[in-house]
Amino acid sequence: MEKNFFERVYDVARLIPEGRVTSYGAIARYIGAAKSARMVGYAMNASSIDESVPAHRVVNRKGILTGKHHFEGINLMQQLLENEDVEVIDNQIQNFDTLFWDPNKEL
DNA sequence: CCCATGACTGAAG
DNA sequence: TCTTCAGCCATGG
Repeated sequence: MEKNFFERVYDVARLIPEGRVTSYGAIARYIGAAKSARMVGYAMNASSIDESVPAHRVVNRKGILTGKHHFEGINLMQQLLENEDVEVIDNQIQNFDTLFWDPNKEL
């Protein structure tokens, strides 16, 4: 298991505060791979085995839970977010602008 | 090395 | 806001 790229992604993902969310692109930029947003998603998929990675807090730039189908249940991702006081309606995170956490700004 | 895949993004209509 | 298209690039066959 190579870890260079994925490890950086996991590292940033783990820094996301509870009740906050971020985008694949924001993480990609932070680890110095601004053009590899897709790879971040790819890494998230591979992170399914790693429970310490809060993949449910990572969504696309519009705040839509595009990766929910990769969780055990279709509703798991949404419920995990709601459990952190994040309102989700029809795969869309509410108040996304307020909840958005940009590692490039916050760190 | 070439090819396909994908949890993305930005631009254009 | 939505759909479509073209870049993007790590990983695996």
